[in-house]
Amino acid sequence: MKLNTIAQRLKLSESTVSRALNDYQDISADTKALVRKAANELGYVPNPHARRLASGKADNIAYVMPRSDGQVNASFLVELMTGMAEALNAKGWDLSVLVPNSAEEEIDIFQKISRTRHVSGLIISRTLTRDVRFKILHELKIPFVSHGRSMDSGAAAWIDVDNVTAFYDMTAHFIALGHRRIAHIGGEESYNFSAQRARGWRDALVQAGIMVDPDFHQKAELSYAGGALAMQSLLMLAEPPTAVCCISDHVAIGAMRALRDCGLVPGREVSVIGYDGLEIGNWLEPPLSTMKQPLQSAGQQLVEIVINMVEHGDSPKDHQKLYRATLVRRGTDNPPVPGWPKRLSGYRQDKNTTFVGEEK
Amino acid sequence: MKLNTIAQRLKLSESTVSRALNDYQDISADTKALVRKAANELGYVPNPHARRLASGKADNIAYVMPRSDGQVNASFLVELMTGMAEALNAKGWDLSVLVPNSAEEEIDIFQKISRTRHVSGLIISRTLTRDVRFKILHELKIPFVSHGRSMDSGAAAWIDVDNVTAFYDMTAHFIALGHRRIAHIGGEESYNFSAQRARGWRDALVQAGIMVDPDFHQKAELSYAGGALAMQSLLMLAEPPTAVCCISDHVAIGAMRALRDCGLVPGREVSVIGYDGLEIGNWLEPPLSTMKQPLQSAGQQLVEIVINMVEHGDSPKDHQKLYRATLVRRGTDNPPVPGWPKRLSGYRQDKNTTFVGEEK
DNA sequence: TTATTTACCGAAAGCGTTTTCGGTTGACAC
DNA sequence: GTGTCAACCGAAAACGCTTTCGGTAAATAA
Repeated sequence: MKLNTIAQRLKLSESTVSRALNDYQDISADTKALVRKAANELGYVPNPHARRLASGKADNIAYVMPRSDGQVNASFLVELMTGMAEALNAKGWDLSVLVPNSAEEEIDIFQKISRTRHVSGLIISRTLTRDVRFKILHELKIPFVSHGRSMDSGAAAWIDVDNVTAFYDMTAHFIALGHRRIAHIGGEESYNFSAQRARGWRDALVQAGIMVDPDFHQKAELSYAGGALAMQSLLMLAEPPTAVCCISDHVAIGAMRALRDCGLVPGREVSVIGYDGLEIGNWLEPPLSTMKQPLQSAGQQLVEIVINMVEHGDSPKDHQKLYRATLVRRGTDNPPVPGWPKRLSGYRQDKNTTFVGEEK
Repeated sequence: MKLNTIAQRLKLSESTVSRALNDYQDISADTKALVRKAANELGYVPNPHARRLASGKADNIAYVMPRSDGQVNASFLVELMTGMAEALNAKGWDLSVLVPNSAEEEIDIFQKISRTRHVSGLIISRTLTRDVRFKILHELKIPFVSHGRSMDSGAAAWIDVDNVTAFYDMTAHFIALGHRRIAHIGGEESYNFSAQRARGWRDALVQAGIMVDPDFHQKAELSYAGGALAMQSLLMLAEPPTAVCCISDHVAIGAMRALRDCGLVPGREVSVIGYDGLEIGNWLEPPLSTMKQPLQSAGQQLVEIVINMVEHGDSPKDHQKLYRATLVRRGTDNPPVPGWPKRLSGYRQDKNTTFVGEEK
């Protein structure tokens, strides 16, 4: 059970046993085999705390999980964490999750980590456009990788999706279909991905010589309700858009509902494209077109990057990877139809729906 | 930085400082105040590994996360984990997540834990109807709580929802609405919740003196596609049902799609109720009726239970809590309509949909 | 005064590993 | 015979904390 037991049984010293198990060079092959066999038979498992205390290595990484405020894409999160846990497991490392209550608490946690080094590496996500965490983690010399860039990510390690290009492509696709009145339902631009997606949309319009109507840039909460509200606003305009680029599938689904409540059909009078490639989109009526990210194993990649930095001292800036999202046409992206936009006769609220905080 | 530093600075011994920080009774209030002040100023944080090694306590709990095989309700999982992390954080404990690749590997992990005790407590979920984990964890004397019961849960600690009653109520509701031909789309009954939900449905029918048609009991994969396939089968029957109790909202959403593809309207010819209370149900056309669990903070509760068992040696069987799900009527549960069931003119596949593995 | 308690603190022995530093052996060359 | 060099292994010192066991000094009791 302890290293001791196995040493006595074999009439070897603890240090020899330890080095045999850790595959040191100065232990003969015979001895190693002997020790390993005994260890297996006795079902020996080293005590992680003792090991970590002695070696100074923590052999675990922590993931700073974004608060579940409804703004997150839960299924993606779960897949991400599964990937991380698996990849770590293969190395015998642990995954622990942190859910800070505030930005300050998050910094506190970082400082604790830098003091005690009880965490070898960190994975952060939900990056802000300006994000002090990059500077702080760099100063504290904590190896970390970010899921998502920032204006401050500099030479840090990250993987990300090219949000600008994704929304540029999405918007260009609408333009190619013949649309000219193309709106964007975005989010809080302190989040970097929000800002980038808005930029992609804007760039594509400018590139095509289309005026960017400020009313066409809605900012919404990243939820069903947020999307619905934003779409309502768009429909109240004197000249509503014929196509809408939504920052997420959730928002797009809310937008679809708002369209239906006005007696319109998503993908007919108003085309809609979402982002995330959620499976649920396939099961809507009509199925929601979307942009899909190719990150089939982001979690695994993140883990591998941070492990490499911890173990081999890899330079963070050698681990920056940008992926491209691709359009998945399902049913809500079509050419504009004649006779629209026409002035709506006011907002028709079919089933006196309440959009916010239902059943909370 | 180390306990040493602080001791020297105050001209105290390490042991005094340690006991002062841990609020021992044999340290004067003055000394405690002094030590705490110094610790704060120096930004002292004890090294968790050393502490754990010395005290023999791990001060962390592990959550055995179900594999993300699409069968899980991701948003619920995320909420659960957030709750756990928060509650643990308040106690200064860590949360680590395990994602075993197989049942065997899971047992292996348990045995490792029981050897090294590097985890103080465990939270398991996804319980099977017959689940050896209860026996094993009991034998290994690892404190644990289960999210969900089992036939083997015996005197273990658990919190769960009364699945039988939930589906009894759901079915009784359909009966009260006037339905007589009530089907059930369930899942793999090796999972306890599957078996229980099927039982609730069956019990209600028997209670009402309604024959249980074996064809009305469909077993499906717990996914959109699974629900769609099962509903197709039901619609092919000589006399299709007028109401369907679905084991989950995902399955119900797939079922709704299958109805639409046959030119039927969910909640008109065939009523549908799901289970989980997913937010997305509100945004469907028509909004999906469902059963909602009141577990607003299951994660927190699970953590508190296991902490109590670890710290105060609480008896597991004093921590068994059953919750009741409530019906949320939205739009898909209505009285049966006349003229249905009629024999369908064959399955009409409107948009040559492929249900399985789309875009995989 | 002496004995007995009480309040407070220090010394030191762990906790179970890792890792450095030497030391012993045997082989081989000279 | 002496010296050199590998190849192996053991002794012992960390790692940073907790906790037991006494021990001192002051306070109380007799």
